[in-house]
Amino acid sequence: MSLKHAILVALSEGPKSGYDVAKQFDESIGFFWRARHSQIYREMGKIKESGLAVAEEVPQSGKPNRIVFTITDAGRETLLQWSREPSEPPEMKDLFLVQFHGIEHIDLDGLRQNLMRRIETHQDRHAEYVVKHQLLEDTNSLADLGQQLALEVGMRWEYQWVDWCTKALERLAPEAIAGMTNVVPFQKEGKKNAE
Amino acid sequence: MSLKHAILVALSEGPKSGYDVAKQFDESIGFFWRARHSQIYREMGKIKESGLAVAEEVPQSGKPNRIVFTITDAGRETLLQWSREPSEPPEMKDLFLVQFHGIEHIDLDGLRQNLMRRIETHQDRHAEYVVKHQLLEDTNSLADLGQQLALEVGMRWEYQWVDWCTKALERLAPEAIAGMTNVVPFQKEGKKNAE
DNA sequence: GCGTTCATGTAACCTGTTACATGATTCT
DNA sequence: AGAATCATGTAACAGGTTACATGAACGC
Repeated sequence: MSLKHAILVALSEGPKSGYDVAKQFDESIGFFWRARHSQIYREMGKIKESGLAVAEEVPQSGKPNRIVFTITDAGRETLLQWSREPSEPPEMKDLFLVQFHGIEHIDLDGLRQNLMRRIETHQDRHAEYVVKHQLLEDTNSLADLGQQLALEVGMRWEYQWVDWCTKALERLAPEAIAGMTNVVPFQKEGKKNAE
Repeated sequence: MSLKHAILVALSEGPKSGYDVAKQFDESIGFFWRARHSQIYREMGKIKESGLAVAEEVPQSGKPNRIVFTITDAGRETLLQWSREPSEPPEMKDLFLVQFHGIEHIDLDGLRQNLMRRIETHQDRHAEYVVKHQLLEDTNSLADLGQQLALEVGMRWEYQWVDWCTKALERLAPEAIAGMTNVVPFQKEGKKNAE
């Protein structure tokens, strides 16, 4: 439903093959939307069928031919139309936070280890965003401003994670939770009547 | 692959029917993991088959019978095992940010409207988290601390969105982008050789 | 010799959504 | 009278992942 739009954004920058789009999904666009090449080829077929792009085979020697897609006016119109529609913010989906919900029934040390691992991961990702962001500094084009803004969401997100994980580790330190009432809300209530 | 774990967390608190689990997914756990009842019933069937929970039909009059699932020791073990495995942080997936990447090819006013809409949405969501968070204050159990910590991720996330949207609106104001070089990186290059 | 890059795709599978289906009770 | 709640499920579809398949060129 929406991979279509992500691909159209990629094509709006210039004609690209499925392979090119897949590569871009691994780099710039991939920060905010990802897809495997199998899905991209499948979807680009549909885009062609619905006339949002046209395909042209470019012969190559030694390698398989490239099939280059060029966005059509209908495709550009789709993109404009799409940006006028209300876009629902995605909801968080993270099983790690579900573990916190059931914190009494999981391994606390495992949780702490995962917190530490996440601090590293998010620090790394943050650094990546910072690098990309700096490359766009001191420019004066709308295109770069847009990309910068998008990267800033990523930077904020990663920074918040690092900070939260650090504080969660403190609050879940053995000393910190030593005196807590660990109410077990459900235990096998003295054997069911069966047998 | 993972809905299983979310359901097991729900069941670890006590025996529940599919209906109960679905309700909980609309409330507490639903902040971080969602699923429709159709998917939940399907998955709980599998959980039963693999012996992680046992089912017991509880007759009712006037309503369909409840089928109550109770987690087994194997189920609890699965939960513990799971929490010891490394958990990969989910990646951001938001087409709205893809629009920023292709900001030159979309409708700027549409984008601004969406920014304003998001500010409201995220403010509302933030308020929801705050309420739930306050309900857990001044308690001293590990269970409540876990839930509080999870809610804090939500609060941070929503707060950052509000802040970012506000700043993005300023930086994309008509006055702000008036003098920008809007390089169009791709235009139909003077007609292909075909006619 | 071996892995990577280039370049296309298909098939099977798993996950998740939408819609259909039933039927009594309770609230407005 | 009509909607919501309780309570179960199925079927069809859409979206996404994994694995299979091919084959030349290039760097180590």
